[in-house]
Amino acid sequence: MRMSGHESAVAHLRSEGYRMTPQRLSVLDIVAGRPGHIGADEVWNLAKEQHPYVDLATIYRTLQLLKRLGVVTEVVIGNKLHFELANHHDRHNHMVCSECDSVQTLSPAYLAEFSQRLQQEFGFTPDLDNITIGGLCSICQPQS
Amino acid sequence: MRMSGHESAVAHLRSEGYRMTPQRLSVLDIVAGRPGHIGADEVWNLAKEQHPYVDLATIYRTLQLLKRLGVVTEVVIGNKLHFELANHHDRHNHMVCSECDSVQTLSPAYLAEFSQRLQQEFGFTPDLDNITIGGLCSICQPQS
DNA sequence: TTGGCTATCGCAAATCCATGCAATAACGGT
DNA sequence: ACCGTTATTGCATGGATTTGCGATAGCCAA
Repeated sequence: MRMSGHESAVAHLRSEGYRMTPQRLSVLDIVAGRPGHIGADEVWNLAKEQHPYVDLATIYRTLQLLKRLGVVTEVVIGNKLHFELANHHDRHNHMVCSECDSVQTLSPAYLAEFSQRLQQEFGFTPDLDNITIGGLCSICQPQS
Repeated sequence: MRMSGHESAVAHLRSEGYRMTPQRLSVLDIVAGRPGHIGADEVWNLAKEQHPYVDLATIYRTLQLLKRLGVVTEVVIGNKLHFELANHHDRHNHMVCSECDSVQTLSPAYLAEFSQRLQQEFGFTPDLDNITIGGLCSICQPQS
């Protein structure tokens, strides 16, 4: 049996009083089995292979739950939400090009100082793990 | 006649080859006439007072156009989009609490260094004006 | 001022995500 | 192993935003 490291997430859920359902396990497996990020609709399609009757609403609810618990991370690409397993050994943020929707990852170190200042000066705790930076990638820069 | 400073935006539109329509003027007036940010649906309601037949789709398209041109700034609050006139003399970003939807403004100075590094190291130009920071405000911090 | 090119609009439909509710199923206790 | 409580699901519906398309109306040239 291959386990990619999300068993701890299952334990996490249970310890918080949440129930473990086949639907949730399925979503967890799918997101964990994907190296990068995956769209909600894709999760749904894959989940239906295991449980033909799962509803898209359940997928969305599960994804939001996993996000609240810090198990997955949300990435806004274009007008869609994507998700990926939160790997605490390899945290990273994303830079998404608003022109071509390409995605680059970014070390959270770049945001560390910024984050601390918000915390100190405003008592505001930014949700760093789920921050996506929009803008233009090097290729899509407007020509002079 | 009171002019709040968006006449230049009209010129900007025209110079880019866009046409000036009463709908666009209306949206511009409404956003410019509001001190803070305003929701798309609110813009629609106000616009209908002037042009009863404007369609909500037109409002959205206009708002997106104005955003692309840098005339207005987008703020994501809860699950809705809000907009405000881009005041180049008083730029600011927003911190939105994901718990209570409260909004605080933030000097872009906090993002300046961060922005420069992205530019230099990745050639990525973040759209600073439209970055909204999500997180928890001082009041909504989880108790120990 | 008029005419024509085409950007823009209104309308309808589609997309993505969230939510209310009754039926179902997890899981701790017996 | 069975039961009851109640979290979770499926289904239907709703809200927010986007998009396709034929009709309309800016705007520039004549």
